Amino acid sequence: MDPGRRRDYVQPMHDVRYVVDNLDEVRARLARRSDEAAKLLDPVSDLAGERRRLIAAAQEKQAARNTASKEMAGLDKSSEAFAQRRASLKTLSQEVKDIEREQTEVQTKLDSILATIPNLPDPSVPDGVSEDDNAVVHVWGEPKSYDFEPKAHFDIGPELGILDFERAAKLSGPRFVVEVGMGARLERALINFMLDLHTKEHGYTEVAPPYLVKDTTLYGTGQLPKFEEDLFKTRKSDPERSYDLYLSPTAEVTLTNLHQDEILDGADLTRAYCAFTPCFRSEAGSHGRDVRGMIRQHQFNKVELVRVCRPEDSMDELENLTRHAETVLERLGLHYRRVALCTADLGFGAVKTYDLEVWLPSQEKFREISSCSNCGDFQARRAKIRYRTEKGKKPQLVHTLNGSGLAVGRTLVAILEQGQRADGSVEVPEALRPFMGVDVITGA
RNA sequence: GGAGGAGUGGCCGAGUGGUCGAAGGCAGCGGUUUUGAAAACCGCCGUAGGGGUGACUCUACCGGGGGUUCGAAUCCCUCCUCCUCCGCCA
Repeated sequence: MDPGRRRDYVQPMHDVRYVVDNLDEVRARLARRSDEAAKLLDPVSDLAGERRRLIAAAQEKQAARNTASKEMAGLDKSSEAFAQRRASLKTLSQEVKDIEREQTEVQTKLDSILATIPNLPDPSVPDGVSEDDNAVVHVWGEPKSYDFEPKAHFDIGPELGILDFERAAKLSGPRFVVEVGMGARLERALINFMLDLHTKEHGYTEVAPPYLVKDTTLYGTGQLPKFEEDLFKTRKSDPERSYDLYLSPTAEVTLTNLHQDEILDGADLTRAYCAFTPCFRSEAGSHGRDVRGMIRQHQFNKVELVRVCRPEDSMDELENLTRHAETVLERLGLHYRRVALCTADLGFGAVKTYDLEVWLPSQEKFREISSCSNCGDFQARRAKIRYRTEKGKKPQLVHTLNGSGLAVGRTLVAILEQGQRADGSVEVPEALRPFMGVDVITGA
């Protein structure tokens, strides 16, 4: 944790007062995720009461101390009265400190509990116990029919000489890929195509953020403290440095935290940012899943979309953002569907999430290529991102949204698989041809 | 890597132990004046957390954390960030 920036080591993800005042409602909403999530609430009410009691007690003592201290300022320092006063105040001062210490302890305990409680699902999120309960919202396009057995990208790519998994393993181990020739160009074409679309047509501001981030930044968006095992942590080159740097797992982290600790002008909302970055994930818990090919890599490129808006706009903004991501797939002519994640599959910080899933003919399955979430005020509370409509009015927490627009590697996979032809070549989607310079990929 | 300097409210900036939540200025808001505008003058103008139905009131916060003290923006420790000079480097 970075002690230079944050006041508290663990930021609560929920508004204590709201949780305590609406305990039953909050519990019911959490129970839609799981019983375990709802159980986390049990100690909250008592701790909140204790906290309140201690605050009142501390303030009373503090007020008394302050009054007495002010009187001392007017006394003759060498006088007998001064010495007596000082002695009696010493006791009072100690009492204040004791209560303050107790208060800090309770506050810390309360905050760390609140930090582990996931966000409350929106009423429109379907109930469910597993990803099988996700609801298909719509399907775009149709699966192409092939007069041959469609191959997987991890066969198509190496046969064309544009993807090289063996040499990647030599260099970096499993879950990496080397793209060669037209493969590398396809990657770059996709990045440019996506960035152009979002900046020129969808109004996003392009950002090129750092790829290494401090732990505090990861707290802001909720990757820490719960998901440390998913991250690559760097070693300190400078032993003097007190904080750790992590490889960013997604540009959501940097884009959302851009306005950490700021009060934005309400007139500037909604803010829309997009960024192309590599993303790094340890995939610690996914042994044996998607081991072949580039579906699940330690390093992959992604164009990320982030929107920062007023609370009343966030549900509309989720539709906007999701449409922006879908537009990429549609321009590329890729068959996909949109699903609304059910309560069981919803991410930790999300109020509501749509996944976009692209069709992979080799697997005859839809695979996730984008995840678009409304995080409500969850991240804003941690990262202290607020806005003000009018001068003098109280600042309010913004709502934050993020989504992939899209995961570049998986898009490349989809193009190879959906565009493959009997002779092993791959048709380049029309929208991409200006960026590629060719209509068909026939080799590296 | 070596040597120094600095961080105060939206911005600038004063303040080295008590009456300082903090002078002064700029920006902003309201008002007086004016045919209108400008100028001038007057007032307002940080965030968070308690208590109260409420008018209101209390507490905390001068980069973060900790310490010294009856009392800290001010003294000490530590971390963060920024700047200057030298060296190295894409």
